[in-house]
Amino acid sequence: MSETPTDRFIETLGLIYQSEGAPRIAGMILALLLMSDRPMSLAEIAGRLGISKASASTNTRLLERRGMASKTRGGGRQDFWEADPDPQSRVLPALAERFREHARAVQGVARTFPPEEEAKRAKIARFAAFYDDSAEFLDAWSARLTAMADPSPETN
Amino acid sequence: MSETPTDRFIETLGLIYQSEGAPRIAGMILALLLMSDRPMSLAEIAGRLGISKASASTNTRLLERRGMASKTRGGGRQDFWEADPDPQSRVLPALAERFREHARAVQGVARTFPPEEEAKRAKIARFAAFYDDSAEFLDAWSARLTAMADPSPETN
DNA sequence: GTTTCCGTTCAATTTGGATTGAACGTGACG
DNA sequence: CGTCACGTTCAATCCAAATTGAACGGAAAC
Repeated sequence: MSETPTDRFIETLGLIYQSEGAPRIAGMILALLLMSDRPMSLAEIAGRLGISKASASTNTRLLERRGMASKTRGGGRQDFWEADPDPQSRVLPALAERFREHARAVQGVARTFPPEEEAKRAKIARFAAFYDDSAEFLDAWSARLTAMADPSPETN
Repeated sequence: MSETPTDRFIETLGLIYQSEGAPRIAGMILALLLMSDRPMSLAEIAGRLGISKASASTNTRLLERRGMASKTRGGGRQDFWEADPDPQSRVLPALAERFREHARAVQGVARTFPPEEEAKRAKIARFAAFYDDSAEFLDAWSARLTAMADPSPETN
């Protein structure tokens, strides 16, 4: 009755997700789907992980929004979920998106500074620029990673 | 009695920190110190932000560990805190460090897979490699940013 | 040497977000 | 149609982490 390697992966990815401020269960589901050789229904996922189907539903759809998992309607009325082939490739774009939101928020604040406080405004603006530049950079790097892993888009 | 631009910055950076899974108060303190023209004592910080001095202590030291703020012992027995000149430059290295931890954790799991499950192990190993490569890249990019902002290390 | 004023620590409390149970909506099967 | 088997929703609950209050330790001031 000892813990299998797959169990360990599920647990580990759950902890990673948690430490990144995402729902632990989303990480667990992603790990489970990655290790599964066939698509799984919500009920299977919930049963295997010992979680409620409410959680399974919420978190599979979270993964879907991030482009890390997708569902296929089975013959009956079940949805079957599977991990996308390269879920890692979505990590950095998701981060970039968050950074862009931060940049927008900070830029909004910078605009509220009156002319007398130009120095402070500039300091804040640099903060915003950092977030924006980093977002752009993360996207670029991510695209390069993708291109290396999958050199198909050679439409020369 | 309306909210000043500085207040808005404090609030915004607090929310950003919170959304990144860090203590909201750490973000608020960083924003306050950035906007302050002089170093501030713990008591001042706590008073200005309306928080306990326990929190002020804990979170200033968190910022210190991240290299975003530093204290100077004042003449008396107070510590005076100020934001480091370029706190943004610490964001990506901190992220890189987290990614490296993730990589280590995932590699550890990969090692527990038996030979029969080589395919699964390889999938996980790629996950780990992603975290490790990204960490390395984040550090490199961050160093470049720093070099551009501060081109002093030209020991030619 | 004593008092005072700091910052730190830590157990207790609070808070925000994740998770759940139960009710609901919907499309399939008879 | 009516029933059933699913996925979704949402208010209630739970939980981990942030925050606090109070007690503490130690360096400065006297």
